[in-house]
Amino acid sequence: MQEETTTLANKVCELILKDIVTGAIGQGQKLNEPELARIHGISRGPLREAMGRLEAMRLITRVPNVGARVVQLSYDVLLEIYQIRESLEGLAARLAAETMTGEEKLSLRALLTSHHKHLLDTQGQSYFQQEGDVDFHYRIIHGSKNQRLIDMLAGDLYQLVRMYRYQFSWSSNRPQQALKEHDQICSAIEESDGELAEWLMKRHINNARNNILASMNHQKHPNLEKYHE
Amino acid sequence: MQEETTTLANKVCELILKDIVTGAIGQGQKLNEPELARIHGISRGPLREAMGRLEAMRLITRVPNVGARVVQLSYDVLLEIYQIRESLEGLAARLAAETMTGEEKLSLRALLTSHHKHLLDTQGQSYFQQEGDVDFHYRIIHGSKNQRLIDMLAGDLYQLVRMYRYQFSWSSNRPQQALKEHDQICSAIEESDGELAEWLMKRHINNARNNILASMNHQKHPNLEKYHE
DNA sequence: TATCCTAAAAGTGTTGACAATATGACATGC
DNA sequence: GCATGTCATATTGTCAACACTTTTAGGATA
Repeated sequence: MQEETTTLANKVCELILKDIVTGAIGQGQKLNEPELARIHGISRGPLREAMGRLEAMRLITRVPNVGARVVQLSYDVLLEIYQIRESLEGLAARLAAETMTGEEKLSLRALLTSHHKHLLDTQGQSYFQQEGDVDFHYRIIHGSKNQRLIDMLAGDLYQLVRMYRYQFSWSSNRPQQALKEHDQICSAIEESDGELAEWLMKRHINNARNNILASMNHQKHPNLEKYHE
Repeated sequence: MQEETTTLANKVCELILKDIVTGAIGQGQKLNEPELARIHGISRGPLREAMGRLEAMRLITRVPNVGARVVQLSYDVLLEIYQIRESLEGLAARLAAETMTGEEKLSLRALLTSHHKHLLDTQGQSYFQQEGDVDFHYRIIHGSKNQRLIDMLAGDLYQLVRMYRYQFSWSSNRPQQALKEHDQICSAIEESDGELAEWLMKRHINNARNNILASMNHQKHPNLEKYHE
């Protein structure tokens, strides 16, 4: 059994990451180094390293000699991210269709089946659906076998996507439609039809993007009250 | 005049970045913290921050309690990167065609004109051509106005691309063809034809990728002698 | 000679203190 | 009243020393 050798900076980074994603540390909030260090019971050295990684993920922004703040979420940035997701996950879907093993494909199908069951049970609901969606996309991303692509999507970009999910609390208001689209993508992958998988994935994400655009007009700036601490 | 307020970690990060990209610090080489700190006349604190950023760019890899090494370049990873570039720069070209200002378009055309002149003067040569190519793609990337996309491409991915250019010392052996493709892309952008610009850019990068594939068969593992220090 | 063990050396992770910079309150002049 | 300058405070940037882990070198044993 390989005991995960890790470092203080690593552990604290994950803790703060979770707090930022879930909103325990709100958007735009200042990160005070001595305070954060005291809270987590470490010194400022490792804490600053952790903050460096959060900055690299673009969850916080730092200004020299001034300090770090959690990013401000906005519809504009969210749309930017979905443009990128459309391109990159389209690519991932194509590669996945071309390189996924039979075992991986079976596992992906099993995941969809369980989603389908849960959707029937719960009348299409929220938290599971959200994380389930993340799971599905994760599988395909990793199925691409392109390590750089995996790092970009699953490592960095998805933390932001999850942050939006939590804090804009938009539960894909079309779960059955999304599941159907997942099903189509899965089928294309099963048939090793890379071109189709890519096209379906891009349309799937573009649909989600249009969904965001539509909700922008109804409900402007959902979390505006959380501007500053 | 705005004096750029910066930090030691920033400056040293750029210095080491240059050394890694150009090969002054070779592939796979170990980065010794006390030694590097002494060389740059700083303490290990800021140095470790700088190394954290290089790790985020994936120019070095770190193992807890063991240390950091410069990444090993390989054709496989290079091909992975070109797959990603094809997707993302295709997107960038489309967005650039849709959003670039008239001024930006004129400037882009001027850049190409100067490239054309230099190509005639020098019979299609190397260093300028390489950095010129980088310039052209930079312009389009920034023209996309998608900040996240800009950061991903220009901030991180291109450092690796430059590193490969230096160390595999492959000077696009088809400069006139590349320039022609640049010209086509530029025209599409000038006409605000996003769809065409995207398609041309993807084909352009795919051509470069095929070029790499071809040279793989002739010249295997160009810098293999630089394995370890 | 090869293998294992042990101890010294080197290197990384972490800490607390110091230096440099920014923030905010207050006073002063217009 | 408003802008500007000054000072105290808080916060960030940097450093040097300490603690722990890994690596290396040497010798003992088979």
